[in-house]
Amino acid sequence: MAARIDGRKILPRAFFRRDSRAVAPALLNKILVGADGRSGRIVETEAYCGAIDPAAHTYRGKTARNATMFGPPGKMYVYFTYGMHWCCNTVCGEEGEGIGVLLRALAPLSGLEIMRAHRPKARRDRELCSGPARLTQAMGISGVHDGIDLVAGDGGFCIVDDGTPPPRNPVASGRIGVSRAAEAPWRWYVPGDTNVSRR
DNA sequence: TCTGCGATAATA
DNA sequence: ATTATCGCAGAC
Repeated sequence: MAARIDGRKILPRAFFRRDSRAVAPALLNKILVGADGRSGRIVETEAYCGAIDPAAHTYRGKTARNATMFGPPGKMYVYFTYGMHWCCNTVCGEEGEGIGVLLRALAPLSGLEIMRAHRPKARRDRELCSGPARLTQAMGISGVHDGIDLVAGDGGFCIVDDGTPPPRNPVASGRIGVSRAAEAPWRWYVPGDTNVSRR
């Protein structure tokens, strides 16, 4: 029996144990849930594909920074970038593959007041979680969360399915902010959603 | 609303 | 030197 919270099913490890290019579109419309009531629907994702992907952190093999990506699927890989931002991924595939999905945008669902307290710069609700570093700020994710288990949910975060299917017509496009393999259409988003980071 | 650019530091 | 970004300033 799958674990549930509030009648919503926590995504099982098998959901993540496959190619990141399959997981990324499947994560659209799932819900990232935090421990303190904050939650948001995932509306934009990007797949990173390890040894075959020059844009992936894991392209050149295991290091201290990317070690979590080489661990079991269903864990959260959190990294620091541009000298000031945190971004979070779900680890995918088999242990040792080094593949995962970057969470790029959420549609805020609950705990908006707490999100606002963490993102005073946001003037509108759609500026709360519309970007990979914005959503970590709003949800309270940082380096201390690197390696937590999203399936066990014991690290304060999990991803649940409330029955909303992924969009029938997800948009695939090139990934944002990458210089190598920029043409690979491994970014997916929910068409028309105002929380997507770029139009 | 759109575009260009500076901040800021770990990684390789 | 580069980077899986954000937010400000200035133009329109």
